Amino acid sequence: MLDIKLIREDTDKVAEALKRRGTDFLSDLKKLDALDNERRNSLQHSENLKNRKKKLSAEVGRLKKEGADAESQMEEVKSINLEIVEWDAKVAESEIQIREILLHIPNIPDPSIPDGLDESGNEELRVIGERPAFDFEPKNHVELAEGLDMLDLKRAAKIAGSRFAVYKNDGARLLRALINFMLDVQCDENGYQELYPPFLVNKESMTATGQLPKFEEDLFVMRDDDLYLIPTAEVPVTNYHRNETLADGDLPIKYTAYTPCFRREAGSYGKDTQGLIRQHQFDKVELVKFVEPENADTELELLVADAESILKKLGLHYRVVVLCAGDIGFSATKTYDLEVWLPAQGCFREISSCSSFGDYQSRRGNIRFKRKTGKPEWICTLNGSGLAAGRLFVALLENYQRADGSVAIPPALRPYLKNREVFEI
RNA sequence: GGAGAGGUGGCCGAGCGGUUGAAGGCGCACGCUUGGAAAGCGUGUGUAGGUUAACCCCUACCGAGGGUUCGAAUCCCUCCCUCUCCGCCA
Repeated sequence: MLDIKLIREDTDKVAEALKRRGTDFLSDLKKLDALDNERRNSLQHSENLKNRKKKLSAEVGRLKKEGADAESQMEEVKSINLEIVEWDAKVAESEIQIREILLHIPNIPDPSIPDGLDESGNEELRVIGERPAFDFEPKNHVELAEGLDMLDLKRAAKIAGSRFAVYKNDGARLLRALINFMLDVQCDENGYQELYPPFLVNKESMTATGQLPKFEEDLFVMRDDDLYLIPTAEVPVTNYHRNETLADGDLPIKYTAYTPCFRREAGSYGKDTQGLIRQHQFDKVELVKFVEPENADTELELLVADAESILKKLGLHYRVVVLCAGDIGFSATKTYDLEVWLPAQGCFREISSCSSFGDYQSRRGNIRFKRKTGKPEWICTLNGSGLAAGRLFVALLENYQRADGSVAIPPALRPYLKNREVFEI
């Protein structure tokens, strides 16, 4: 949520900055400004009346104590009350409209990110490692996994529908190993605290991180309980501190969490229908940070490095991309994507998305921090995948495959797989 | 799901329906005292919104939302959460 005061004071500048996303919000901002004026005007009326009311009521108390008559004062308060109700209703109405509009306006893109309206505007920052060389035609992950009896997509479709998977045997074991490996690295080497949060969350949580109210159609919703399946651990973990004021001495706070993620993938019909790339349910180890504003930029770089550390340990070839203003998510101000090389597809594929949100989420969720002296301030939130386990599964199989359909296990992962060196039939 | 108890400031803990934004204590900050420290003494110490150049001032907030009343932390209703007991259950 943007700061109404900022909008009030610099409407044009905010509009200009938002325009980089490819949508013009100027009329919304002007409407906000008008509503805000109305609100403050009504509030003045209401507060003046309340002040008068307070004084009169106190007078009634005094008069009654003395045994004097207070009828006229009581009558005046009664009539004032009617006016107060009217003005308060106007205030409330303005506030509701303001909030409704604010909740639908995305975050302002960071000035440092490139212009562009879609992913073609993204910029490659660095490429790490090298493409593996194959002296045979590399298979895709589905062929490999099914060949090794690791995966059963057919029965998954029977059980739940398309875009679901059953991992089996070494597949299930590998997935489990990847999750444990990533959690261990983030906790033991990168200094994150592990959380295991609820997979269902309420409306307030979804609103704070920005999934609601605008993207309800992307979520799985419980029919009878006003709860939503999380699309990412970002939601429960960021909301861990909703409506709290943290001490600056505790910052930065760094959490990692494994959760499954549930996405309806509405609007992506036909995209990535093969295999594990785009599923309704997938597993992810998430990284979430709460930091002071002046450290947000540095902390984002560190977060990316923490996500990268997994890819490096596994010896995977990848690149880092900074997203352009038109391609960042609704709540984000700056985003780096990590894209891993997939030999069978012959392209880089997103495996992590690391974003800085400024105070956008903390305003929505009322998450603040307090320095030793001074007023509470909005905290800055960051998060990123560290990493998506399903896609990492794909990357490992495709990159470490051998001509006979077996798959080598990189050394870093072997302790999690009984020190085996290869998956084979 | 049923029965009971409870939710007050950073924490503990008072609070007859009428200067209670809220006693008292702890904690914290600053000052005095001291060779230094502790103790002691003094002062201060919530948040949000409005207004202002700023200070002041005004309004709201005692789990949340309604209601009664001239006036509600105090009375009534609904909901949420916590604890105890029962039921159910991996």
